[in-house]
Amino acid sequence: MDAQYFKDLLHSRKLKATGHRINLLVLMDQYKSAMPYSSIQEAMTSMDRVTLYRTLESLKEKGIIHKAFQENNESYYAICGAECDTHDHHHDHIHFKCTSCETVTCQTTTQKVQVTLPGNEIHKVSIHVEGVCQTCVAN
Amino acid sequence: MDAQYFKDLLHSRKLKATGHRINLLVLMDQYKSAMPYSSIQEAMTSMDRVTLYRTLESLKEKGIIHKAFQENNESYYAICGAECDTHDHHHDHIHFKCTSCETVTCQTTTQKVQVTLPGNEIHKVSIHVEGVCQTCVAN
DNA sequence: AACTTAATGCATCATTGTTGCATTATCATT
DNA sequence: AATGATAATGCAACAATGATGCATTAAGTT
Ligand SMILES: [Mn+2]
Ligand SMILES: [Mn+2]
Ligand SMILES: [Zn+2]
Ligand SMILES: [Zn+2]
Repeated sequence: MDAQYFKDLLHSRKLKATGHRINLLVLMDQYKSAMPYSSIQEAMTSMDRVTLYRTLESLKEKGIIHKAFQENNESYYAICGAECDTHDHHHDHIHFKCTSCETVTCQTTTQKVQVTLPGNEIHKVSIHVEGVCQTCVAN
Repeated sequence: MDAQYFKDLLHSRKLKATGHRINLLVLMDQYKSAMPYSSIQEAMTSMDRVTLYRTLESLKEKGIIHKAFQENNESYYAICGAECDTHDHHHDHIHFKCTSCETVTCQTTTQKVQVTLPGNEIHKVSIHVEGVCQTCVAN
């Protein structure tokens, strides 16, 4: 996924393909795991803090990125999969945080987690898992 | 659960039973559902903001209350069940947020939600559900 | 009643979220 | 390629919450 890919993606979502947006998306893509807000900010010092805020908002709005909330209220951002678009975010995946390396990853599971709460209408289920990741377990 | 109950509870956890702490716990107890931080602050204007912050921290530390994080980074606080103590928080319950009345409730489910992530060590699973609560569905 | 120590209040700073407004850059149209 | 419409940006400004240091006060013990 290079700059041109994101440029086209932005256009397809009716967003202008500005340098900032492309830089941000390339950065997030290279980061591999979900990127903590603080790291994004450190890496994007060229753009104003408010612009970064609004950029993240609009990319989220258009289904290009999504936010993974963590305990202690830290926000992580990750690029959405192909199933997300302007109208719908589809995130039935799990967010896993390694307490050793602090990495947050999006985990697509084969098994479907079933939650029922009798009497209540369920619209959205988000699952946060904490533990030690494969890499850290090995060390 | 009256003031005396909380006074004893605080003592049993090696915390001084101050007026602020007892007031806070009685308040949270009467609130029934998990209480949003903003509401707690509004109700506890008699105590300094920093003291409230430190009070919530120490009550959490000692297993008397717990924090329910929500998307958009709002924090809700609820009194722990009998299973929590100074050394362990046991929260394998679900936090359900009604998008209609904004209420967050702790839901103890009979069914055990099973999550497996091959290769990773799982220490903690927290499940956040959004939807419409029983009361709001009826209206 | 006196003492010890935790708890509190106040000052202060940091981070993140959020809005308004003037300026600039992107993109479509000529 | 120049022009114009409009989205995107930068800057100022304010709010909410988290967090620490230090002097004062209150709780619990003797
Ligand atoms: Mn994700
Ligand atoms: Mn709970
Ligand atoms: Zn790890
Ligand atoms: Zn409701």
